Amino acid sequence: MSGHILPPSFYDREVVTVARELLGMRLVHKLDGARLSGIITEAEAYRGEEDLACHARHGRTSRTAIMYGPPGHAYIYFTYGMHWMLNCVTGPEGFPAAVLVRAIQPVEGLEMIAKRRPGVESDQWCNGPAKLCQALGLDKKQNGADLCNETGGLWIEQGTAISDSQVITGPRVGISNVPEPWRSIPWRFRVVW
DNA sequence: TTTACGATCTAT
DNA sequence: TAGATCGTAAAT
Repeated sequence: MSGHILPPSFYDREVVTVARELLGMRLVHKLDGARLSGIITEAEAYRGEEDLACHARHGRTSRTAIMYGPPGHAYIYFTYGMHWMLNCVTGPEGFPAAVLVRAIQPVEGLEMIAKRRPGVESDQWCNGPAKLCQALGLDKKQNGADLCNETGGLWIEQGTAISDSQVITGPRVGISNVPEPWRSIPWRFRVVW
């Protein structure tokens, strides 16, 4: 049983638009035959080589090549010596842009998620980009996975629509060493319940 | 090859 | 408020 998987055309748009519309969608990771999933509640847009907060600011490298590829793929990278982050590559192909998925609200596979986040309260399981990767079991193995079908074990399904009145926008997080206007541009989208 | 530094989280 | 801990990319 699965919902409607978002098609490539969903991702083949402006990265800021995709970041906003990803709110309310359902992120699914198939692990050991089980569905681990959650509703996306927070996302940020990273857009092009000019965006000095974007990893592609230094041009195309082996690490960032995925962001230059076709939309609808996962860009998962490692940072701070211990954390994985999940991004969704957006279009058009050849232009480096991606949406960082910063938080989800767990829906399926809660027992498995609980085991992955020992000693942590349920409302803290996935309320951070590295936390949700740990909770869902995402790491280098899913880097480059096609999000538009189930073969990669990772995809995003149609969810519930989130109205503008439920969305807060603001500057992106964790980029305090980045110069303006990138540091303050409101490319962060968050759902308030 | 070496160094510096992260799109973070957790414990102190 | 600092420590964990290592891949990446710039500097040497």
